[in-house]
Amino acid sequence: MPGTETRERLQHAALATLREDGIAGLSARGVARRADVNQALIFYHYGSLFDLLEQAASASVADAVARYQEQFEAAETFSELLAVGRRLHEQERAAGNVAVMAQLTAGAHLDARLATAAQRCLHRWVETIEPTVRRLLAHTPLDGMIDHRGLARAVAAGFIGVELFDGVDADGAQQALASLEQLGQVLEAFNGLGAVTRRAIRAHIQRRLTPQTRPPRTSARRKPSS
Amino acid sequence: MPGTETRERLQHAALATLREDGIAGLSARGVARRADVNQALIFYHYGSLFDLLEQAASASVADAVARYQEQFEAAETFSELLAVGRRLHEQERAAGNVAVMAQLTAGAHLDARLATAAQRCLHRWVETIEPTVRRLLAHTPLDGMIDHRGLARAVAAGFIGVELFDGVDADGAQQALASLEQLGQVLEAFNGLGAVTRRAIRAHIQRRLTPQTRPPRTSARRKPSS
DNA sequence: GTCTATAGCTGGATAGAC
DNA sequence: GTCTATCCAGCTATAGAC
Repeated sequence: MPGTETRERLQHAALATLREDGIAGLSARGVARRADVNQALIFYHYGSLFDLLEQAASASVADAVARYQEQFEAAETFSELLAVGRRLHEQERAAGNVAVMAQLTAGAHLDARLATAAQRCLHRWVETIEPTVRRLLAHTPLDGMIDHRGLARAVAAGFIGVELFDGVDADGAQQALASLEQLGQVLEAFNGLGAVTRRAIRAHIQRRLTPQTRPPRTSARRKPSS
Repeated sequence: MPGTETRERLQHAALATLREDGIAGLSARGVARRADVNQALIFYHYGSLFDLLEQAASASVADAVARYQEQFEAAETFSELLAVGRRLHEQERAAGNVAVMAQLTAGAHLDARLATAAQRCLHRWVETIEPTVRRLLAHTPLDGMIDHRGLARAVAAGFIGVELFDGVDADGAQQALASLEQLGQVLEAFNGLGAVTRRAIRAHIQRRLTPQTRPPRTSARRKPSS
């Protein structure tokens, strides 16, 4: 199938540009130059720059998620989850997928296609993380007290935040990850407590937890496509 | 002092544009139109669009931090810190300061001035949060086990991540915050345990904590100003 | 599928009148 | 300090030859 290599080059270059220059530095000419491909081919193959980006991001996140799925599933403790997170943060920074997602979310305000691309990426990560978080919580005295769906989203949001933080203050980001790792080890340590102590803690916590009632959220704000 | 109102209008419009259209949708013409000010005045008063943005962001974050300082200092538990965080997230979303910071960090890859602006904003937030986190940790069995400086940065990164997440999936962001609140209540609950139990837990955790040794981080990557 | 060429536009930034 | 007018670089997108 001819043209496949061109498409691959373009997708690769689009993500690389997004990564290095950010959404604000993205342009069809720049991407084409980087891919060493004629600029008009972006529009021939994808129709528009943002459509190229959307497809590139989808393919890339699918790939990354597939590579990490196994590691997430293998995580048995919060420390291990955070270790996977750290590996993800450090290795995928080279591939740059988290940065891509961060830039997509940042650009989501501008264009509906970017918004859907960002949404798809986020959702893929969340649904990868979610079963792991649920499983880990189940092994913990916290089981049933913390909404695993929310926590999975918090973890994903955390990855994005740390990624952007890292772009601005790499040492600070490392400190942040290190402290989370400490926190994870603490949570993990509870699993080593005796059954009696655990039950006591559980009962105590449950007595103090106030029920969660949250007002519904008005969402919906987005501009039409350009 | 004449020209002051023009500057204020421009700063306000610059942040509003950043918030609503993102860094990728920012332009001098757009900002000027929004401020109802002649476009050339941006360059007369600030030299460049990014310089305007830098000053606007600095002024704005200083203002926001000042308003929240008190609430952070008043927080006595992790639940309260998270409640402050939620207020911050929801109220400052109206003012839009977190979004501004997120967009600045996203644009930091492109221009050195944006990078320093983002850095300054982040640093202001971190140094506001840090004493609170330290104080809260001190009231907890976790005292001394978790690096408060890292945790403060993790919290700041979390705010940014949730903000971006919110722009893409508002309900998911709410779930994330809710689960963190649950987690905070759990941590808080430990403070209600008897002194003996707490000491036992502390000893147990400390026995299981592995010492933190982290490889140094190679940072440094940034493009020169345009 | 790939190329050149170019239309048509928007952007940052400046010169110079007031 | 503020305005108009303008230069020119860079952009998306298309038309049409190969």
